[in-house]
Amino acid sequence: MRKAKDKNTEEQILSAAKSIFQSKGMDGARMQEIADKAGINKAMLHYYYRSKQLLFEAVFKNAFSLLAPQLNAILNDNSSIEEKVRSFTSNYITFISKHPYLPNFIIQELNRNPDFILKMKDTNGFPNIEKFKQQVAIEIEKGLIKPITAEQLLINIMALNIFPFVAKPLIMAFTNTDAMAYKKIMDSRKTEVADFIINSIKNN
Amino acid sequence: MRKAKDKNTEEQILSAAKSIFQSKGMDGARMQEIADKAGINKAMLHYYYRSKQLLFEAVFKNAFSLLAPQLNAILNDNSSIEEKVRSFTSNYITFISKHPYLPNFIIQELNRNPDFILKMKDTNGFPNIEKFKQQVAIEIEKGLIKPITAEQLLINIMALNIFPFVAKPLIMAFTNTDAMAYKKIMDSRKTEVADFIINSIKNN
DNA sequence: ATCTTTGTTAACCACTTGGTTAAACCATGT
DNA sequence: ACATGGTTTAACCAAGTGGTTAACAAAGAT
Repeated sequence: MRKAKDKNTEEQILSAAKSIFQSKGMDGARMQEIADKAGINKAMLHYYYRSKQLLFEAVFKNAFSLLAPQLNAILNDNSSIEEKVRSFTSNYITFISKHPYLPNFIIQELNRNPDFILKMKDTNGFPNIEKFKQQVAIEIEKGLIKPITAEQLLINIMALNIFPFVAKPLIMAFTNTDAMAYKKIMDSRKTEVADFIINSIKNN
Repeated sequence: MRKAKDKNTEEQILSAAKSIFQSKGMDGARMQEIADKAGINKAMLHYYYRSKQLLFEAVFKNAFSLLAPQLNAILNDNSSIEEKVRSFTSNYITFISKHPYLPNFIIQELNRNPDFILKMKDTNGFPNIEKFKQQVAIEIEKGLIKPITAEQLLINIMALNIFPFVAKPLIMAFTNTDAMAYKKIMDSRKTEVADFIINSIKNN
């Protein structure tokens, strides 16, 4: 019974910490607030995670490990670039709609402390562009797509998919859309973004 | 002599506050640190700006007023969409390269407090999509560009231009580029992004 | 010259922060 | 029954936090 209890509180802490850290960031989050949300004493946070920094890192790594596989799908999968762009765009937008705080959290905290990503780079499963670079070179040589560097293409794909979540309040204000209209726009993007990209790079 | 002195300290405060707020955000910034950077007593911050919140708002509005004209160039200018895309892309990337913290700061703080933009919306010069909507409709009708909603096009333009600055640490890690290589990539984008967009939407 | 207004400072304040501690709790093995 | 060991708690702590105050300095007005 004890073991179950341990796991339970530890998970409850992590879950509460996720929620608080991801919405308020490292600096805005308060240990007391996390403890309250987890329904436990503040001392327990330190008992299980020793410090705010370590608790934060646990949350960050957890969040990052959710995002990484999404990107690896476009970097390391064996299908054609067109297929990958279509599936990634659809999958990613669907996925993030369920975890709306995720991209912003990672980007914000990475900007706060850019060195932090170096720790991540060692972990296996960290997205790497090398294979994608080869694929882009091959498809260009075959005449399937127009010349573009893999880096630029990756940036464009990421930008078109991720940015609308990150800049949601800004875009909503500029386009005069409410939450529901914005949701519809994002839904359209599941296919429109892929068309936009492929239109641009594909040879006819 | 006094008047000059006043202006001087008030500006020094704002300048120091800009630097601290834009790099650390509202939550991460400390009034003492701002005072130190301005080379004055902490009480002066309150003398001129009353509270951290008001000082922050002064910085935010100042930052936003730098960004807004850039966007109005693409929303309200009279040239064709193609021309606007080309000039905006080049201008924006050049501009932000000189103010690298700006987009991130605005996006981060707007996500922290989405209601904040409502205050901005009233100020004149706030970017509005209406005129751009008409232009897109007209150019589609004339057969100059392929069908796309103005909202989606604006999101795409913003995404491709702004995202690379916001997600810089992330992209650098994925693409294995150092600061100098990244600068070169961004430089290429001044024309490449425009080509990418126009390739996608233009009728041939 | 003196009074008034504005700018500036050091010292201070109440409160919050992350973190610690010592004691209590409780399921378990003996 | 009792010792054991990890779990949980309330109380506590030093170091900040944003913000205030009262006295002082400097310049303009009278």
